[in-house]
Amino acid sequence: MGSLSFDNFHARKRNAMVKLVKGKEIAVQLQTLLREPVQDRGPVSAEKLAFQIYRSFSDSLSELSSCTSDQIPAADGAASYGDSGSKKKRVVKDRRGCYKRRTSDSWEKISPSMEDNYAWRKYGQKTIFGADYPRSYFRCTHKKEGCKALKQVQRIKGDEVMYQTTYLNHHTCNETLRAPPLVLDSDPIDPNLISFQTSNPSEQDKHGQFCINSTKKPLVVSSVKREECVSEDVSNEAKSTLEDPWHDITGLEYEPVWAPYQDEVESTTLHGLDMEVDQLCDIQNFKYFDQMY
DNA sequence: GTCATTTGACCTTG
DNA sequence: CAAGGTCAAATGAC
Repeated sequence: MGSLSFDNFHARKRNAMVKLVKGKEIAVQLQTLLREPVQDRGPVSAEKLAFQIYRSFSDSLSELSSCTSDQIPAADGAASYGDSGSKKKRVVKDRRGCYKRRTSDSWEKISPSMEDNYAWRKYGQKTIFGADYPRSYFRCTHKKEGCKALKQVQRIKGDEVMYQTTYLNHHTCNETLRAPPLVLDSDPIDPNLISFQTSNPSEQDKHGQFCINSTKKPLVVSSVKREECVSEDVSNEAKSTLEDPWHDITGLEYEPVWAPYQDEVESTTLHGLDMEVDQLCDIQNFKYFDQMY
């Protein structure tokens, strides 16, 4: 099994930090841009800057993700199987029990429902040490077609029924829309919003959030009031899908129109982002696993 | 008969 | 060796 060298790890960490700092600088540009009147924006668009921020974060996250993925055994597993001669005789073809721990291509969500509009087949359940409830293991129903998507669902201890779902691998089947490619510490109420948290939770509800339009464009940036994410001609049915946190990133037909509220951009908006980037510099606490597109 | 779920064994990782 | 991820036979539902 390959392990990451100390130097290599720190090189990647340094690269990630450089990219995060770059993203921070672009965010400042975006902040400046959004403060200017619309007609004075010049050749640089807010969307372009937002996309650069997105790319910067994406690249840095990839760097960090690769720090752990190097420790993952090769997909064919042949090498790791053949090395331990002291154990029982094994047939390389037999992959029973072979597993990968959390890969670079995984992400989590917490929601009151296990449903996510994909067809899953349960293949195991396990009692987890220290947990009140067993963990269930699911794979995509279309595994035969080569879809490698997996998920683990565990009920969280507490008064309310909440489930922590860990997804591994993206769907390659055509079952429905793809699972969300990007989930930072997402808003459990509306995961389309990536919160660059402000210190004021109530403020966070209204400002300083990136809106991911998952259906077509990868990213639309604006300061958005949540309630304004619904355009006027949206049906009640479509509105109800927005109220379901995961519906529109997993199987939504309706494509929401995100209404920008430039006038509402305040210093807290990107100040919150500043804080988050600073926090990200503490990579040890960086809770993120997904390999983004 | 087909497909999904359950469950204990098997296996890897740390 | 403990914990956790996966497999596959047994079982159930339709």
